[in-house]
Amino acid sequence: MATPQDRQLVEQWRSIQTTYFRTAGAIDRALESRFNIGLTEFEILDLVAESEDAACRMKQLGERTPMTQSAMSKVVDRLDKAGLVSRHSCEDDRRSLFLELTDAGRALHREAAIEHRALLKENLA
Amino acid sequence: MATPQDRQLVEQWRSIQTTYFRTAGAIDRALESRFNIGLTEFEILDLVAESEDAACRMKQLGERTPMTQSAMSKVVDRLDKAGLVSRHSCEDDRRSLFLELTDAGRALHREAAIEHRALLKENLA
DNA sequence: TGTCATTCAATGACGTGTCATATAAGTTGG
DNA sequence: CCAACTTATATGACACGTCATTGAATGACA
Repeated sequence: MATPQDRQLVEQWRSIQTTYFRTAGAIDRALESRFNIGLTEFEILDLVAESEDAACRMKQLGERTPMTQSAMSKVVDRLDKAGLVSRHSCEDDRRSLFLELTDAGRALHREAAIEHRALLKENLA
Repeated sequence: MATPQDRQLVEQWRSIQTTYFRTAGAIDRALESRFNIGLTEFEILDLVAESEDAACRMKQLGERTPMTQSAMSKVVDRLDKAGLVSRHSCEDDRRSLFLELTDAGRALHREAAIEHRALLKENLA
């Protein structure tokens, strides 16, 4: 039934959950109030900022986050409407989309990343 | 700007996210398909099962999970409607609620816990 | 080339979480 | 004992994520 190993697994799991929710919540609230974007939006910005060179990225980005394809699509839509990224269709495969930070997006990312890293440091100690 | 320490923090964070989503997703799908309850429902069942003695537990349970009070209330509502727990109002403080597993709840929890522990083991290795 | 399958992204219906608030019960100070 | 405050839970509006599906482009191959 409830072996000691089971208990230890459950403890470990709850600890992950706690860390995850505490950290995600803190970052989300901070970004929301200071920059009007949520954590998921920032995470996409961050991925785009990291890969300012590759092409046709929408798909590849999806592979680097636990987000669903559908979730990605909606987040990118919000970022686009907020004027932080722009979508360009790929020359060689017109199904794919190529993402780029706008100047506003780049500026916001620069600021927000500082906050983001600081809160990670504070919460993952 | 992006110090090595920053990068390491971000890596660590993404790793937590990945583990969290992979594990939660696996458990949620399994419980959903085999027992018709989601992960959050199970987690409340699990907490109630653990504390089969204390009184007025709704509040205390809230302190042992990152869930919001409002979320708790709704999850418990679903569990109640599904006939897995029952709510009894407290004699000494009629604002508080006292939760109890029903027989069905206890039986389901017993089965589901096995699945839950197995998936934790598989994912948190 | 014409069909059939596959891949990329977007969308609508839906469930569940959050915030703000409501309701009800308890507490405290005059 | 009554106002004002606090605490425990429930609820409604709303935001966001998921699943299933669609539309469009590509690929594979007879």
